[in-house]
Amino acid sequence: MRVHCASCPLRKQECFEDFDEAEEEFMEGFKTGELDVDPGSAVIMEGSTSPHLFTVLQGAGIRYKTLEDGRRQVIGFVFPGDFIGLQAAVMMEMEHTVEATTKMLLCVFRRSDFHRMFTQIPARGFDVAWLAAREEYFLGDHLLTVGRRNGLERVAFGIWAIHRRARDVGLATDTVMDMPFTQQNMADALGLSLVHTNKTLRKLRRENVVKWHGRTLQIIDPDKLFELAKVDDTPPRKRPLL
Amino acid sequence: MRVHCASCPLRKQECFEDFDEAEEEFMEGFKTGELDVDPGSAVIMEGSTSPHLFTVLQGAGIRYKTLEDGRRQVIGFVFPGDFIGLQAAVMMEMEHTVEATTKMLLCVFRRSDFHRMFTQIPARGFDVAWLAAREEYFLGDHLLTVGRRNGLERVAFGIWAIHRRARDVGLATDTVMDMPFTQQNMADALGLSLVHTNKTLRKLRRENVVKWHGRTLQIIDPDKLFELAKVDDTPPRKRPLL
DNA sequence: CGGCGAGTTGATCATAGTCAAGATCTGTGG
DNA sequence: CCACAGATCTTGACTATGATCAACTCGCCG
Repeated sequence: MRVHCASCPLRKQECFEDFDEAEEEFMEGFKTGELDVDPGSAVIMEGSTSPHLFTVLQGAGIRYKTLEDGRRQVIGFVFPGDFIGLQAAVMMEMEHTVEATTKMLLCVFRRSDFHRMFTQIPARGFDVAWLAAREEYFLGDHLLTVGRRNGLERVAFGIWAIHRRARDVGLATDTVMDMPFTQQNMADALGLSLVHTNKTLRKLRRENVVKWHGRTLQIIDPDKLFELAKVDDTPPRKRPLL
Repeated sequence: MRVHCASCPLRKQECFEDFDEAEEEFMEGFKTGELDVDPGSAVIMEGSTSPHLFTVLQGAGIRYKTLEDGRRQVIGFVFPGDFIGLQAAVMMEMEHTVEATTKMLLCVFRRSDFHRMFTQIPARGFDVAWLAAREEYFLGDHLLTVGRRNGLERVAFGIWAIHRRARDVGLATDTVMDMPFTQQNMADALGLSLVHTNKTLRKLRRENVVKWHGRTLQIIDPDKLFELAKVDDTPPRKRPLL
């Protein structure tokens, strides 16, 4: 979690960086409030020029794009600490929709103050670049998966990716997590049909790799999962100290 | 083109922003030189912790990732004005390789000065965020294509995307361009096999949509192309004035 | 109890991958 | 100027992965 407001829960719970006084003051003015979003509703929509930017305090969601004929591609998962609205902040409009898949709590910022943030508290500007670079990394991995991995590898990768992100924010142990997405979400993320995704999950279940029933995901055999997904489970690089 | 050095050709040729004196001075110190890269060689590699960052002055290239077994996914195209090395600058290492597909001329910066740039000339820090958001946009579109478009749509999209980028930096007219990539590059970008890409191009050729022979790409019927690619050819949003 | 969203499974079909062979183009050295 | 080698492009035949269609189950909330 990098961009946040002084009074956000996350700051107290999870953030170990200390803001100096000027930063604290700026962020307090930058923040305009908090927002509850119900599962299934959109936080920010493709094509919109929202006057607000958000930071996720609680809950999870998906980023997606759609074609006119309804085909949908989930381009990323949203977890606590993520920043929503960079494109709106920096260009004129969002190029994708963000939708909550569970109840979410967001910290709301004024878009109009975004640019001032870079000049007044440049260290937070750097944090935005950090978040953007991480997002670019996720997207690259995701693209490799959808472009070059087969069905089984994709599903294994998808589960690995979600579990890793959840674990990084303390929402999963090494073996279990509360899965905030549906199989349809997963299929839309992996570029597979729902049916094929389901059949592939059955395979993983029968071979005792993972079990996913309802909202509960259990990683039975992590090594097998990494092997199938063709990833190494190296810890994500943290922000470098400067 | 947003991040550049005071003495770069591009600054004189194409850039209409004016740097103030402090920025000019900083960028001069930030820049360490220029670099020529031959087609086929890597600018920066996956896993590397390069001490250098780059801005593209001339030429084109690809960003790609590979699986251990050799499957390759091109995640993006690199054109003049692009920034190379954000991930190296902000995290510890690059998550993809950048390779030149034509002769390239790069402007070289010191990675160690990158963070100071945000504090000393914050407006350039904002530019980095702008570039990152644009890259995120390209990646999202690309992911939608690979995940949800069929072969014909993908090839049409690929041609449209490359042509648009080339046109934006003055390397293409509305109807022709010098194609800096091979069909293999295109296939790797679209998540298709070379053979299928080639057969699909034949179809586009026979239906008089585009002709691509050797290094020459000709857009014969732009409207048909947009229709097949399922894109609207709206101009890319420019950086907003602040 | 009834209805709806999510999940499950089998049967059939089609898109794109793989394999194989040959054509063309390009640069290099004799 | 020509010959050769390697890369790129082209095309056909066959195969396989994953899409589509259809039906049914399950769990949950009113």
